[in-house]
Amino acid sequence: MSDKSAQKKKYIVETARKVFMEKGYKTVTMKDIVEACDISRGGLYLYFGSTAELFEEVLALEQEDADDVFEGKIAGEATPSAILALFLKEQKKELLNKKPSLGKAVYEYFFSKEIPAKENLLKKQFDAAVYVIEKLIMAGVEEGEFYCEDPRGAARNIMYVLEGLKIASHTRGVSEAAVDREILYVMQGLIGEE
Amino acid sequence: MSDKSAQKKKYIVETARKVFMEKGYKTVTMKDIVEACDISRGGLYLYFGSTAELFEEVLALEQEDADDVFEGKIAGEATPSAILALFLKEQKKELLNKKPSLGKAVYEYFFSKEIPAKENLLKKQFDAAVYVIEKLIMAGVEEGEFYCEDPRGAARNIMYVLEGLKIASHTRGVSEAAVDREILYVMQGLIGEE
Amino acid sequence: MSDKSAQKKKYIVETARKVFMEKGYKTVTMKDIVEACDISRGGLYLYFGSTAELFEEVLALEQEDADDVFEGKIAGEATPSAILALFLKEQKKELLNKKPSLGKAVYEYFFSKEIPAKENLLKKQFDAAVYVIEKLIMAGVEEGEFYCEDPRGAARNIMYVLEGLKIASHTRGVSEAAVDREILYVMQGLIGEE
Amino acid sequence: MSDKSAQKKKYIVETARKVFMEKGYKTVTMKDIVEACDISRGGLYLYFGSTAELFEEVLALEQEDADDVFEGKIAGEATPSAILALFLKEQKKELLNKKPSLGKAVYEYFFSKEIPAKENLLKKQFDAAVYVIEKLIMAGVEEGEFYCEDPRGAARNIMYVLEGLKIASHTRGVSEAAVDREILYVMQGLIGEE
DNA sequence: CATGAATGAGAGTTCATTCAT
DNA sequence: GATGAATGAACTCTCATTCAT
Repeated sequence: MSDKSAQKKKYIVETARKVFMEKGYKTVTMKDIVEACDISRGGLYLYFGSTAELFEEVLALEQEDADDVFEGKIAGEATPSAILALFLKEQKKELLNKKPSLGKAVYEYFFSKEIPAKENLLKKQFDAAVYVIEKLIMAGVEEGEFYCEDPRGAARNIMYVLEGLKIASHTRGVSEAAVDREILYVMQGLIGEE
Repeated sequence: MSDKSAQKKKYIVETARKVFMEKGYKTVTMKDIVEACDISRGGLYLYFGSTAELFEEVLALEQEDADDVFEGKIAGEATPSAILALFLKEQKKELLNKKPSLGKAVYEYFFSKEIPAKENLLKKQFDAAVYVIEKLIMAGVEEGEFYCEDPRGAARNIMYVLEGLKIASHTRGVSEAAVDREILYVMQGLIGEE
Repeated sequence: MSDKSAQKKKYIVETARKVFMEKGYKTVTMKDIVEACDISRGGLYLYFGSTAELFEEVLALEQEDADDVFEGKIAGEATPSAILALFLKEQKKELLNKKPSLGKAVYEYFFSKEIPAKENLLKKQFDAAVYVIEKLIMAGVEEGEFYCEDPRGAARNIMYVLEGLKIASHTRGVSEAAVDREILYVMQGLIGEE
Repeated sequence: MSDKSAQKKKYIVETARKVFMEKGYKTVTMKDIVEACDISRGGLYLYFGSTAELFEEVLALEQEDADDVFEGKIAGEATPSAILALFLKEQKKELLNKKPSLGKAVYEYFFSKEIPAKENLLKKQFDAAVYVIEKLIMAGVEEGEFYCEDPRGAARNIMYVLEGLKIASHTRGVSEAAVDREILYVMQGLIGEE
């Protein structure tokens, strides 16, 4: 019944995901997971040997879901600037914790790791996003929406600012106005230089 | 003996600071502090009730020292662009872990706190830096070194990028080239738009 | 299917035997057996309720095999002293762990048992060996190879020395020279008193 | 108060000693010790990190006590044969479990160790006893009590027989008669060959 | 008969925190 | 004030054993 087994594993990962979203990474214990899943201690260890292992699985699942997020947007026939604006709006939502997210847990996890795995999810996601944004900007330039001499640099700048905002939101809180202000500044850099 | 007491307290905070720089925040135990300070368990509790309390004191001490860092630079007769470049160079050093810093511990601390203190050090430092950079940019514009329509926006952009880079460095590592690239991009935004 | 059942039981016992030879008795878990046999947990419990039960079966199998070992030697036409020497040589081999054996596991098992079974394998084997050696010595005396006034006492002495050596080998290690020395001493007691 | 500390440590070792005498080595848990000593879990770990560590301390204490056992006998003006007889009588007492002993635990401990420490207590004690017995035999020969061409060999033979008997007693039980028989055999070897 | 997921008791270990001296 | 031994709660992890399929 490898099927049932896989199902249970998935159930644990999904339940754990919620726990991580609530409590972050560091403070979560195997007991927390066990209780959330309503299974036995030993039962959990059957599938995962530690919270780290479990969290990595949560992360992997996250990545799968994340991959097609962008696709959906690009698929439509919206203009590059509209797509970028949409992307930024969504980032804003997460930033302001309007939708629960693993954000905090992810940072805690990568902070706790002495040797970050080579194939670092955070890096991958960052680079992927930079790539997409760069393409978006280039497309925007072509269509006359944007003006930009260094699309890659601009894309990176956007992503670093977003990362900074994310951290700010987790460590001190940011107002919606503050986020808007940064997004606006960044967008003006692309549009406004006539 | 409030005097002796204060001295001991200071000694503990300074020793703890080193421990936090080495080990971060989360993994540091009271035992670690006790051993590093070579005092008794009970003795430590006389002054600090938890690592959190202790870390907050470390932070407070940090803040005092930090306040005058900028002053020194501004005092000189260097041009605004030179001062800014200097500031960025120093940030770069810390980013690349060329000098030991509390950076990681600070983030860990603010991540672990459920309710970040209102009077948040991180925010204060950030805002202070933004303010100084803004002034610097304005001075630079006046002197014709910079071109910038929104000095505050630019200052904030710089700081968010730096924060993003800092996080990147702690969670996945950043190359010197990557840091240089971002700094260059940011500086070009101020200089290059002829 | 009592036949198939018996076959499987035998398979388990034989596989377990190897495990016990490798790991001793105390540290072997049901999981170890299950994995070595590549059967299911429940499957194992169908046949054996514990490692103790299983080990007892291994021991029983051992005994069957052991019984005819001596026979083979006696059957030949070698002189008593040659047979005895051969026996001692083989014991030496086992002592020095030149051939894998259950030795350690057997001791561990009998140490762990609160109430050693009355029909104790160790005792049986010991007594049987004493008996054969006694006969050997008597035959040797008759043929003028040995001189011995108390063949049974000598036989027992030999066996206790061997047991002592075995223990020494498991608990602290013995050199080949040390074993040779003891064997020589014992043989000289039989031969050398001119 | 390193004094009080040392006292408590001694108390724990002595209490643990009793536990080991009762239960052997392998089955003893830290909890057993904690309960026997009526101290807290953490309190025990303050002194010993594992049952192994604790047992080693018990062993060390044992050794100290053991060292002077022989001295007492030798000091008197008894004849060598009388001293040897006394020694054997005491061994017999322990063998027959007439006095509680660590014997079983010691064997279990050395069986459980993968790599017996170089400075092996068992070996030391064995060698020390061999040495004393050898001297005893030599003295006996000089005084005309014993006849022996290889005192060291004889001493070793005696010790291996004793070890064999000890094991027999722990793994299958030995009768008093059986022990007497072996002792007699060994003594006759020293006396009877005229 | 056979499977293997699930259970839960229990061993080991660490740490913040207290308190008699 | 200062000490450091002592406490006990909390966590991790492993295993023998059971039971629905």
